[in-house]
Amino acid sequence: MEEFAAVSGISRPTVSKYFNDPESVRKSTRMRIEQALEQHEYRPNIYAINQNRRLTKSIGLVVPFLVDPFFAEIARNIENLIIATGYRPILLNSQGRSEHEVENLESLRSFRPAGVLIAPLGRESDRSALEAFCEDVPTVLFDSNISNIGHGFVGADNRQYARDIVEYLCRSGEPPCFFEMRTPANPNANKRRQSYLQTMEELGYEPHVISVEGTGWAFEDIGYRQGMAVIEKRLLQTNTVLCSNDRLAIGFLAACFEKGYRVGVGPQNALRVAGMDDHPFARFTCPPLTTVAQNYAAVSSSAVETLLTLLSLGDSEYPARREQLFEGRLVKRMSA
Amino acid sequence: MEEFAAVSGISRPTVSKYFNDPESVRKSTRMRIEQALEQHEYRPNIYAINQNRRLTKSIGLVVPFLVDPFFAEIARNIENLIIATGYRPILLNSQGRSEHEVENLESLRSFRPAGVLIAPLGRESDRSALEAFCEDVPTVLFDSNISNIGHGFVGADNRQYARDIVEYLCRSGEPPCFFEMRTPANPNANKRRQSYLQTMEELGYEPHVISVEGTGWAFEDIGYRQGMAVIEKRLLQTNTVLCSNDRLAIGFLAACFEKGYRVGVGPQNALRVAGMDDHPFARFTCPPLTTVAQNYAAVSSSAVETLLTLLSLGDSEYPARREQLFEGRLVKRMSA
DNA sequence: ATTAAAATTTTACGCGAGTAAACTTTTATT
DNA sequence: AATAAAAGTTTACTCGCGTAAAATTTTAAT
Repeated sequence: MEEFAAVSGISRPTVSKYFNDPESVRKSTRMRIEQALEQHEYRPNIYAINQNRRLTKSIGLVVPFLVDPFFAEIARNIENLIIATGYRPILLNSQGRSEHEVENLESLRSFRPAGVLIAPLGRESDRSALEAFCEDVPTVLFDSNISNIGHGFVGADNRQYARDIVEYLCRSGEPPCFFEMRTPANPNANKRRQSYLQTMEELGYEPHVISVEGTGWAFEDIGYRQGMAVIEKRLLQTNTVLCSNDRLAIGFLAACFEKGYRVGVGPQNALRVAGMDDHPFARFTCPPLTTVAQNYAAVSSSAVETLLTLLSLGDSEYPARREQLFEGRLVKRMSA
Repeated sequence: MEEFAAVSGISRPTVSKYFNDPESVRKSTRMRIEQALEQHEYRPNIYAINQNRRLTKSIGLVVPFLVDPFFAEIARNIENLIIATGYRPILLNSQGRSEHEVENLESLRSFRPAGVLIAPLGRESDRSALEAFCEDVPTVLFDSNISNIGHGFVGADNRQYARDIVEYLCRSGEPPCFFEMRTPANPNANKRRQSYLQTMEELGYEPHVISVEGTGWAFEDIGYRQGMAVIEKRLLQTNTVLCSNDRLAIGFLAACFEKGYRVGVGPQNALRVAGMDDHPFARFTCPPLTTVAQNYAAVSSSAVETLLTLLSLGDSEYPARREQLFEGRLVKRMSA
């Protein structure tokens, strides 16, 4: 930087100021610097930069399971938003394991990011580790809420999701059973079940929840295996199944196919199957999956905005923890 | 570190040595340091560390499209291997766009990683940018080969992939048409087509390649839309379709379903459809997709090992660029 | 043209480690 | 026990930049 400052004819501290915020220097000097920049392609050393900055110009982004295209897609959205605001995203994948999640937080600690966006594993998260982290680093949770952890939460309005699709299924055919994992990794599943139960009651139908065994994040496999069992044991009380999420539904559809149950609306079909989330592949299942679409864009931008607001404030003036829930949109396809 | 060295009763340079390689200090001092570590939870500042190291203890990992679970899965494998070797992975997603790929390389430059593993976009990659980068940083390519770029390549033996599945399809039913994108993003597709043509010829069948329009990385969508068109125009010369990859096949299956074509083996079905890669979701399509399984583990570990070998050598003693191709395994499922 | 405000330059120090060199202590070898 | 080799300690310098303070110059306002 010393040498570069010399050739550009500007003092080093001013050049340093320029790289922190090009708008903070006079236009004439800015142009001189940028002119010199074209010829000498100097770039500040990020390690030296961050050594002296309390908080770096980077934002951590932790997702629980990147092989799930749902999270890959939301991570992609958030990454782009972070870049657009001039920060650098640090993407970390917890791979469905609590140890990895904790390691990721430890790793982020040493990166000293300005803030962090995290979609926690949920039930399997190490609550105390998360809590301790959030006290040190401005953190916004998304997708999966953990009560009173972090400085805010942005996610899906699961009650509305389940209500809307249950109402749709009921008025267009037989009322749905609810197919879910008994011990879901993700708290969204519980809210969805509760909302299913409540909506069924309000509509005057008897609810039937089918809670199947299975742990981990291989939801399709669980949906498939347990779907096979459910069909063999004839546990379905009606011809309509609402799966707790699209990935379970994808597995369930595979089980239906193997068992020779035709899925779809209309008298020629044996079953109707629906999911929730509008997984990127839900359009391409056979039949295409009826579901409730997450508002990816709204969740992503709201999470980023919430964090940026925090960053613009001092630690002392943080607002109260707010939970922002976004409604989903019913997407009628051929499966139900 | 000064303070921590004081409380542990060891000199700072020795503590520094310990953090660079715990095995490099005597066992007795190592234990004293680790004992002190438990009480004071000191951790070296990574920015200060990397400021003075020519190459950092991190490895860049660039993938072209993380929303594709195939890449997410291989990235997961590689990340774990990198961590196991004591390096820190820096995961970057090119999101199917050349600009992002170049930005990722620029970003990696400032991180000064010890080495980089990259699956390039392929045809859309900025060849000169990649080439320049590989001259500065030890880089191993995987999945998608670009001739003479990087210090090595690890990927699929596409000729064997196509040969094996074409032979299988031919001996178990009608010879396959080949369904592909006309301008595939990825060079693997070309090799697969060539191998299809050659194998068909060797077996004495007339090849039929159906090259459809479509750019970008939304392969399922292209497979679906163009599959619809292909069916409508009755372009299929036989009842068997080999798709250039599983994601195209997933879209094609959706088109078949919508058009009422039953897919699978046996006389009750109208079409057989197969893919290549063994995409994580290929098991759960309806019907489950017959395909050639990538050897994820072999590709991942071989890529990492190749890079680590480079890192253990000086720049002057780099071996000649080697291309390692791994065979795929034919996976017979119900679709063909 | 004065004057105040804003921007820039000079100077200097600090961040938290890596690392080299010379010296001292501990360990292993004979 | 003598000796060499290995490990550890002291000391001191370096990396590349952030940043504070005081002095100076430029710009804007009156």
